[in-house]
Amino acid sequence: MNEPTKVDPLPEIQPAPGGIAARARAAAAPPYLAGLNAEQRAAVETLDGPLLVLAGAGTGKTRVLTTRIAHILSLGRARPAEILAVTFTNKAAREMKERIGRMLGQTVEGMPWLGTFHAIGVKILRRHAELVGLKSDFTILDVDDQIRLLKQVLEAANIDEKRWPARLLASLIDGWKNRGLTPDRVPAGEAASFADGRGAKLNAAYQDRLKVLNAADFGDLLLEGIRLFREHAAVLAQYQARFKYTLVDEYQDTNVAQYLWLRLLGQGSKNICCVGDDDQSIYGWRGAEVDNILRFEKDFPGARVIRLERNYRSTAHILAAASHLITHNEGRLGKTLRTDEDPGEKVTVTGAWDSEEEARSIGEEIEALQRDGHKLNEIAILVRASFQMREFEDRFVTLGLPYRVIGGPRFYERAEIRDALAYLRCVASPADDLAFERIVNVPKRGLGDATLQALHDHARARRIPLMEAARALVETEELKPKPRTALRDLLAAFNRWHVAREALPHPELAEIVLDESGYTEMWQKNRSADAAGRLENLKELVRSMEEFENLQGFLEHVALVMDADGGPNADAVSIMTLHSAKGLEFDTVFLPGWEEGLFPHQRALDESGHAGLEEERRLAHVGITRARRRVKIFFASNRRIHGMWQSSVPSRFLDELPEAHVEVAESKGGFGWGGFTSRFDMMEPFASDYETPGWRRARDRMRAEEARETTGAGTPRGSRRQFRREPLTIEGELVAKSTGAVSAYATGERVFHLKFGYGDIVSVDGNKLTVAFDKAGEKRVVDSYVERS
DNA sequence: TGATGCTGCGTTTTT
DNA sequence: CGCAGCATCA
Repeated sequence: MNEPTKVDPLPEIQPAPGGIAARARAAAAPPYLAGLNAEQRAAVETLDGPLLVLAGAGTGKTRVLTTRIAHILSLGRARPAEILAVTFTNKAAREMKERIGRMLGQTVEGMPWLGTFHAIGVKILRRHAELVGLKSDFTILDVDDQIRLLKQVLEAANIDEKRWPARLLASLIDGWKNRGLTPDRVPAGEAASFADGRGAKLNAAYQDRLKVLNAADFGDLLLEGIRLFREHAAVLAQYQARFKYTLVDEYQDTNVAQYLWLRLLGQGSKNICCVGDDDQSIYGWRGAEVDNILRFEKDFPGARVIRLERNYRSTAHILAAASHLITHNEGRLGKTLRTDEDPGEKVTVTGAWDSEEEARSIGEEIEALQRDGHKLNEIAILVRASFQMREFEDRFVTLGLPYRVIGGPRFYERAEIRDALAYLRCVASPADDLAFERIVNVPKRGLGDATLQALHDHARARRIPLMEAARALVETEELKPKPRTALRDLLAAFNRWHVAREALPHPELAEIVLDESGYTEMWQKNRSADAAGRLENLKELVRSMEEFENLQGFLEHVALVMDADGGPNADAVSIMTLHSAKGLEFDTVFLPGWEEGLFPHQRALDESGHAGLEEERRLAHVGITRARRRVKIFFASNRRIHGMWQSSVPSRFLDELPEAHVEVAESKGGFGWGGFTSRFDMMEPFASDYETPGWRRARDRMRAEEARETTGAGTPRGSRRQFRREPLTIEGELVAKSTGAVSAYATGERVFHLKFGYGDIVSVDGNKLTVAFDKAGEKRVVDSYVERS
């Protein structure tokens, strides 16, 4: 450890006579314990020592967490400010606050340490910023800023940004930070992989730049905290003494940095309670370590493990399907979900000819549900990849079926919001170079590259912020008259706003800044379709500022939260990815796209092998367990990927469902199973042990058709084997990339295609054919999908 | 500075 | 195919 650091004491905890602690203690027989089952109750009441709560889907995880906090408070074991409770998302933190408040009959203002890892990380870091080379008002960079900064670093190092993109470096650095690695600890080999061995230097340079800018990226909020604790024992001791209890939500999603951070803090009281579900770990690709949860008992000696397996959400059939599927995973702690619910409806599996029919089919089922009085709000379509959403949107628009897409481009990611925030950041802290750079020429003021370059040179030479450099520069002859005037005007404006900050309420200030800067006008003049929406967003932003005490508080919130407020409450079907569905529940859940290559996703398999497959399977498990009453799985035999039709094989996950709880349904959308007829053999590698009556019927029918067909047209044997051996998505990709490959087909030839029927080849481009089909019109297809007729 | 065309890429997302 | 990001030209 370093020399002892003088540490300011943490703020005294004010005794609050009417506060929640006192109030909670006053309640004699804790009503909150009533209604918990035995395991839940044990999880709430086991207060001393490390505890891992393995909470399966729908087993009351959040309830346990909040009740536990209420319990600690009501027993007087700790005061609100002595409990550290961390979540991943702001939404989860908000919900927890609300629930505790409801439980104890008041809002929980007294829980300053309930928040996301990052929010709590910033809070700690700001108090001790100078110990890690920052000032307490450091800015938090978003991904955009980070990339821009890295571009500058790359440029300064004379590295060709096309060969070594800033994005790639950013993801490497993020990865290192996720693993708790400060630049000096990054394995040399890994760092060397970037830009011919210069990765480590660039990482260090980036870190230096951050310090000069008085800024921290998201990773730093934790990593610098870890460094702080490691290098300043007194600071760490202070927090260890403060936190009597630590609670962690979604522990399966923690990365190494978060784990280290937690371990440092939790070592004080040892009363650390982590709640999670290894079967719902779906964020491995962004650094989450399932290992953290699998290793818990080793890492925290004397730990107790409590399993919550009693599910209060889904019917027995749904639970059985999900449970059986997940047993195919090897690396798991093992839980068995059970319920007293009715068996309910079986999980259905429906095959569709193509993705259009899949959408049509689902649309019809939804309309049928609607006619039976089901709320659209209780229906969700969960897809693996967002491109799948479009098909549903198109279909629902034609049907006039209300829907909402969850998790589209986020409010804060929109350009106009980022621009507006950049203006406000400049007003609040004139030294925020990245913000200044973003808006210096937005709207256009004639301040182009040349001006910016001059500013940069001046700033770097003198080690001063850009805005200050600008002030100096407008007094010289260095700039051309036009940019000089423009820049002077802008600086004068910032001066005005900076002064006005003292006098005006901050939402009003924001309005003035946006108007006077010409930013609002820029969008008013813009006649593109989305300009109106953008102006609306800006208004929304200003409105949302009212909730905060001052500009500083607002910007702080925004840097961390950047949450759009909930949309309208209209009755609508929800369409979202499986990832964003985690934590939600619906009566009816549609799961389309269960095809090899899409789900499990080819890329997950290619890049992460067996671990990737298991994560995909957990994703399937998450999808099924979102449903209370109905799960409807679909797959399509043909799907358009990158503009070309590819045929596909049903997902192996279908074979991993327990047949007793699954029913194979007929597609209601039109052709139904017809699509499989001529290529049913593609399914064999996966269909071997899938035997339900409906399935068997369908397969027999296909076999019959198959036999009929092969005797007739005589499919070339070789191409058939190809189909079977190589998943077509892969083949499609390979084929698409092999530029030299010349097709065996020629213009004018007559061919047969599974989806489109007969047609004449119009043109040949490598192995891509343009075919004029008799019925379907002109389409582009890969040659391996047609045969000569 | 702004418009236009070309190239490359195409899973999941929070803070 | 459709989009985003970049490069080039007017």
